Amino acid sequence: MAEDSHSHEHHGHGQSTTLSPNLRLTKGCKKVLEYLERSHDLTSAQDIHGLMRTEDESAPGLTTVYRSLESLVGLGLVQAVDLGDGERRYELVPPGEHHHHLVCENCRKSVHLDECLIEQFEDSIRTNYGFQIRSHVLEIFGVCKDCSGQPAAKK
Amino acid sequence: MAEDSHSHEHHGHGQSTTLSPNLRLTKGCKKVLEYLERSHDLTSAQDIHGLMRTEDESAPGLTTVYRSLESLVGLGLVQAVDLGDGERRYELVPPGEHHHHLVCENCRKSVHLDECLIEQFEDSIRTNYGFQIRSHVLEIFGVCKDCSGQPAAKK
DNA sequence: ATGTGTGCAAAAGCTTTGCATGGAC
DNA sequence: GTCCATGCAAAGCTTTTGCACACAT
Repeated sequence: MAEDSHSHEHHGHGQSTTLSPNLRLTKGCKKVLEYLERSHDLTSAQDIHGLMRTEDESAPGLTTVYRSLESLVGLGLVQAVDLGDGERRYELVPPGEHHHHLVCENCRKSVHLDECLIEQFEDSIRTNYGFQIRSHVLEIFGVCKDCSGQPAAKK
Repeated sequence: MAEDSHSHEHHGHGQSTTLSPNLRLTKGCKKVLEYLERSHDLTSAQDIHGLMRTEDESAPGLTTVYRSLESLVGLGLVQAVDLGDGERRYELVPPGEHHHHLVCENCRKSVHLDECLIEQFEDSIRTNYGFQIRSHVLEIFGVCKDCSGQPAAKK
């Protein structure tokens, strides 16, 4: 997802590794990053916090998780995804890239698409609508191959 | 958003009062529907309520607006759209159809696309991923022609 | 000492729910 | 009378913010 619009200007030095102008990799960020590296699936901030805490009592608090995710998104290392259920999910992505998901309504697992389906339309949309695309959100819901034929899960 | 958490997959098409269990066109629904017919743009529940109240002191309360929108979405008359800013928007659509938007990040206005860009990929996604699409979310953000001075070819 | 990352609690929004009322039949 | 849509207030949720403190330099 990419609706963004945050333009927070951090500056100065502190207990962190300077990575990019105005965006630092703090201790909390690193912990969250570590977690996401292992998780590699869409996870909400609350879940990240809860799961980190269960395996490490001293893991960052919820506030720090939120703030870390904000930084990581700003750095382009993490992608925020909104599935429309009121809970934002996050996922590690190759720096600056993004991808879209096939979200199974049965098992709730998600697979991501190899390629972005939207980029190819940028030119025609600019031509036909005079609209210059800056970002987009695309999430696809349905039934994955492992679940086809199976009864629907309760919600 | 156009599907999320709800599980009613049935479409009872009737008319006046009784349509389907839990799906009927109440007085509140009709008022909301009337409003949306005139509005014809993405509007949040809170806005619908506020605007209806300013022009009619006896307009339905916020709770009723929410409940009405839920019914209308279930009936396939209204589409819910999540722009990722924590506020769901609603819009009248031809029964059973849906469409996607070009949302201007400058003036916040939105135009909808003539055609769905995703349907054409359904077959290849089923073939390549074994995934059967049931619904999807697509919203595009950028700068509209009025805000960039760029001409648009059509419309 | 200075600057800032962190945690807790409180606040902020949007949305949902509980409960009592009133209207429709 | 029964059924149910409605409204108000309260609750529920995720996310953000205020503020004090701890830590790094």
